[in-house]
Amino acid sequence: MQTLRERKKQRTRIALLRAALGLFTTRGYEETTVDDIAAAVEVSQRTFFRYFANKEEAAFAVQEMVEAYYVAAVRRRPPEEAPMEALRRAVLEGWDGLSEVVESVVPVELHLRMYRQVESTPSLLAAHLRRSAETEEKIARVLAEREGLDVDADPRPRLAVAVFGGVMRVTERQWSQGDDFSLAGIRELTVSYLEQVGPALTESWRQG
Amino acid sequence: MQTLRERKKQRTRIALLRAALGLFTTRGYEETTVDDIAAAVEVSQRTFFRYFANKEEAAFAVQEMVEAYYVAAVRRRPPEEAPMEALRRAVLEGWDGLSEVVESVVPVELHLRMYRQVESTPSLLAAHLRRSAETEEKIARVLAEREGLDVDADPRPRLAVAVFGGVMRVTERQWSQGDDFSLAGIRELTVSYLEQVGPALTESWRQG
DNA sequence: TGTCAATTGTCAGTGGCTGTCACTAGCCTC
DNA sequence: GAGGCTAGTGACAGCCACTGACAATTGACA
Repeated sequence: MQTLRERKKQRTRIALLRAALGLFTTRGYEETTVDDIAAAVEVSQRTFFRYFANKEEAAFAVQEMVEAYYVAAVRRRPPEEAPMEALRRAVLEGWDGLSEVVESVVPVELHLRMYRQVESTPSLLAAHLRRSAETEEKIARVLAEREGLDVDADPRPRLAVAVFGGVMRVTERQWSQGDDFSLAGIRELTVSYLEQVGPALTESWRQG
Repeated sequence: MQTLRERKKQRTRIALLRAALGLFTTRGYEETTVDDIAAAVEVSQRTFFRYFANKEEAAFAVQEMVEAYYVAAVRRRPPEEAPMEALRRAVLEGWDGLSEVVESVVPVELHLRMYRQVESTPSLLAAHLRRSAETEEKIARVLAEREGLDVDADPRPRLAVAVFGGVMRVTERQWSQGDDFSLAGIRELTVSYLEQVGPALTESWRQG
């Protein structure tokens, strides 16, 4: 980030991002046109599309950073940890480091509000799920490497990641529909649900 | 299906569906315009949108039937079966009854080809994942009812379904990327992966 | 300071999708 | 079986996401 040009670009990008997330979370995603976002930052619509391939990409730019952080966290986990435990700890690291990662671009609170917007907007939810699937693929590869396996020959890394991802999805969804919108709230829910998966799969649900 | 009007409508709908799936699987989803589909059936574009809310809906109309069949199969499972076992058997019933369900509208082979098209088309994959999430919600409610639980108070039904769904997604994906495109192929893969989840989560992956 | 390259704006066009309105063809009643 | 009713359709206009092309501008750097 040296030259004036580069600084200017960075500023435009962040301004577009902030304007986009701000409008998405207040007015709604579908109700916000790309023209609205561009106008808010006083650039042309064409310029918006030079920074983001599409409207959706702007919505997930921050999430992108968070996911990269999470994948890196998995990669950093000590190799003696069992796969599921590594995923568990990495996710918690993710929640703990979220503020730091996000705050450099937008206020955490805005990002958390965006999270809920995603859950309540069908097209965004669809995009989110596809992106999650991509992230899961990356993580499966990391796990496979840790364990010295070939992802394409052994289904276990992908299976484990998919199962874990399923739990995370339920967590996100329940959090976004509850009334505790804090970072601590979703962290707690993560811990709680991960504890309950095992029993939920093996033990009877009746007469607790 | 009595009056001439109704029969005509049904025929138009199926013609649109067949034309759509045909074009999607040969030319590709993004490469097929709604105008193309309408032209193939010799109706106006506006008419297409009177039968399907959007292009995506045409792509998933058959899948919709299959999923409804699957949900019904879960509902039919005897209540003494453990939740995961009920899901397992219902899915297998689903594969077994697929031909019958699908063939009334389009050839099974076309539907299976569409399945693969979905996996390789980002926008379709996203839509598919969101639709799967909706189906999982329905199934979680069925399971909860079976077990006499409140879905919103007890996370276990949703967790179990999400875990199971995760495995199914890996199955679909691997099947669509392999070279056995038969119905038997995906059925076998389903059985195989479901057998491997348990061990994958609990046992060590190292030194066989 | 002048040249070059990166960045941006403008314009025109495509495709998905919607509202409106007029028209036609099947349906139903008398 | 003639005529009115209405579902289904086509034609048209318009919005929005997105793209390609080209011209104008502005920072970089000799």
